Amino acid sequence: MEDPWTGDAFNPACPTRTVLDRVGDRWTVLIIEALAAGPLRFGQLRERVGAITPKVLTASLRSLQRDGLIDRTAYAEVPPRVEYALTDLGLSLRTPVAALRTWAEQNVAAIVAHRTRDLDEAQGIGHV
Amino acid sequence: MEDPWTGDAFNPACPTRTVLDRVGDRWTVLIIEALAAGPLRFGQLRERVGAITPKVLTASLRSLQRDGLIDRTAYAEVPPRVEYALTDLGLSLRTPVAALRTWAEQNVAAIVAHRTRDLDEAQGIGHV
DNA sequence: CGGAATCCCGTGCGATACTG
DNA sequence: CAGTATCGCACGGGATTCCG
Repeated sequence: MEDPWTGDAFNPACPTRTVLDRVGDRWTVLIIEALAAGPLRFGQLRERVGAITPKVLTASLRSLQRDGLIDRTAYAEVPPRVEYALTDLGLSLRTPVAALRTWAEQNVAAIVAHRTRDLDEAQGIGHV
Repeated sequence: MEDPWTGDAFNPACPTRTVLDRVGDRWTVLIIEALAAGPLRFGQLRERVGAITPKVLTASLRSLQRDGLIDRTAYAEVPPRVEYALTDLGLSLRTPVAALRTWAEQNVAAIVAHRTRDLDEAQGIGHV
């Protein structure tokens, strides 16, 4: 139990896949990256992530919390204030997730170009 | 055009998000990792990835091909032989994706434990 | 062997509106 | 401010069957 058991992503029965699915969630990367710089409030998070509805943001945060990646702290004030912060586990996710985002940002042009080219070919452009 | 333009994942209008979605696909990580060691045939890929139906594997491969991450080579033989290999772009994805898989495999235990604990609390276990 | 075709279902996600 | 409540739907993905 205490010896850090390691999963196998290629084993269909291994829950490692569910962990990959979690990272694969549409908002996980953005939320982790947003919180990487420090705790944020709900509204701040909403602005930073951009184009996410409150419902979905709430659901994503609950899910991340459930997996132990973030902590939620509610302050009994008026008006209400709630802060979200990465846990140690969440902090450990910053590195791989940042690498992923960097890769995405650097290669988005190439990928979009490829998609467009394929579309053009499908439409017959280039060999008329 | 030729200066490597960099995206911004936090900009909702930036296609970088679609790139993140691609990596977030349930099978992308496994397929990239499987091909990281070298080209594989359809059937081999199926075995290696595990528990993926032909239809979904085909769809995933087409999608990856469309984004320029893998190449498909069909040999006109009997029986048919088709090989899939990473492109240069796909090769560049190995590093971040490997980091992600490693993280998932190393932290799956902690995450599952967290999920279970929350479930238990929801059922009242631990404070009866 | 490497798919394609068809049927089908859960659910992630979005839009809108309301509340403690 | 920080959510909840409802509605709705596209669609990713699975099971099954058949084809060149």
